[in-house]
Amino acid sequence: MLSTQIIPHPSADPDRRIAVVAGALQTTLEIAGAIAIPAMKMSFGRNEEIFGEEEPADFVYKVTSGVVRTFRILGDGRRQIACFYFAGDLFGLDGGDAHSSSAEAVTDCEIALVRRSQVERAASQNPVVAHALWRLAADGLRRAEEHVMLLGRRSAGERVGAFLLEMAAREQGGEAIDLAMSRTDIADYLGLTIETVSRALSEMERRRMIALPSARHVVLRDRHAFADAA
Amino acid sequence: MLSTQIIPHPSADPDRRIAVVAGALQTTLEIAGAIAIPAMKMSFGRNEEIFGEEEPADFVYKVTSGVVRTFRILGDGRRQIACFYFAGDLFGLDGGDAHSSSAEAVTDCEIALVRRSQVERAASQNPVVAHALWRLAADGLRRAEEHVMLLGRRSAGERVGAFLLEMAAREQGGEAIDLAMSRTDIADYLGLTIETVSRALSEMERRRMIALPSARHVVLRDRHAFADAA
DNA sequence: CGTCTCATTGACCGCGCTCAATCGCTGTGG
DNA sequence: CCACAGCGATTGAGCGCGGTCAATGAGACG
Repeated sequence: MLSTQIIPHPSADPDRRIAVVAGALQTTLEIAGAIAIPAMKMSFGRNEEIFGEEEPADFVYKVTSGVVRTFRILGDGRRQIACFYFAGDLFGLDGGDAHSSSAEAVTDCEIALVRRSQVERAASQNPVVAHALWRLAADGLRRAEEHVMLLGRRSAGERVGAFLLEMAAREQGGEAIDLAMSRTDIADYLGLTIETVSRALSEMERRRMIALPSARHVVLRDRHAFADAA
Repeated sequence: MLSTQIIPHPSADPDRRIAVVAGALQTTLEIAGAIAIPAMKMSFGRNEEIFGEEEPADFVYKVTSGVVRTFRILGDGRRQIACFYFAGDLFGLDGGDAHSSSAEAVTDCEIALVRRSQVERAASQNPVVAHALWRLAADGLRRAEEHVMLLGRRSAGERVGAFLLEMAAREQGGEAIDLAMSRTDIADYLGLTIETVSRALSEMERRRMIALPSARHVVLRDRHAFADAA
């Protein structure tokens, strides 16, 4: 599959490119269970860039393991995280020919990727794939609108509470949440500062709503109290 | 086309249903120029509900004339507007089997609607339609992420400025903007209060960035100043 | 002319940001 | 084994932006 060499992944330095080609066909990328497309596999270290804003959107990505964030930087350095992606999630489907946000690895992670043209070909040949792609984009839209609700009309405490519930739902560990991301990431996702996030968490701990055995480990002690805030 | 009677539009009272059936096939709904599907046409008065949150999403809608808002209400009455739709825009594609937001007419408007199942059938038969639907959802996603940026990381003045630029782009009237929506709508879209929106506009007028011949009519006098804020 | 609705303006207050110090964990070298 | 950075998280003090409450203004309509 020489074409993977002709359009290497943007983040691919020469060494990595060899790894990509060697790794090609090592895995497959499933579109919502509809079809499995032969895919390349790449590894990214913590905070490494997967793609940048305005880069051509030639690939579709799927998280195999680890966590990814997509975000945009405003002129003066303010950062807004649009979404976190966990194992099994597809990303890079944000439409258009160029990415509208950047993507980075929150933790070390494994990413499966296929060229967008291949996905589009599969979709044009198989209506089930096409429908799955539509559904995926629509789900993304729904999540983004949920995010809009969060940012537009909720207090700091409510935002952090909603975030914890979202994380608890994502990594179904029951009441125990292992946060993959730093306070800075959480703040930039919730449109707050790290200090406000930290204060909200401390306040919740004081009220026995959560336990904080360590900074990255949260235990929900009173789910009921969060539901009230929603 | 009796099926339109079997699954009437949710907002259809008996009188309206007759009008709908009478109006069936009066128009067509184009999906991104790809295909024209026979469509029903309905009229909605100012502030009339088009569909409600949690109602089954049986239809796909396209604005023929007028302006539509989609929004969600939080428990305590706070409202967040997700999006405004203008003539030519499709809405109600928010995925899932049930709508995730409500939709209302901002102004009197004409809406073309087709049953979702028809759109899905068209998509399964014609890859171009399927691709257009994907693209539409992806565009919606991009706009929602833009909205997230706005709400997460921008000051009141920046939000109002971005809103004016967005409206100017939507209704290409050059520097003159005819606002279809009230201050309350603007505030609920930007995650602000009407007082703050009003103050921001007055401040811009004082700085000669805009002229405000009337509350609903804005003229951009210094586009450059807005670009700086972005 | 009076009423109703929507927008503007003012006074005040509180939430969340800013700036800054401290804490706590982790890894590294003496 | 302890000392010491180095980094992220927490906590505190003070302030400013935007929210709240309230009064006034400006159009639209009967």
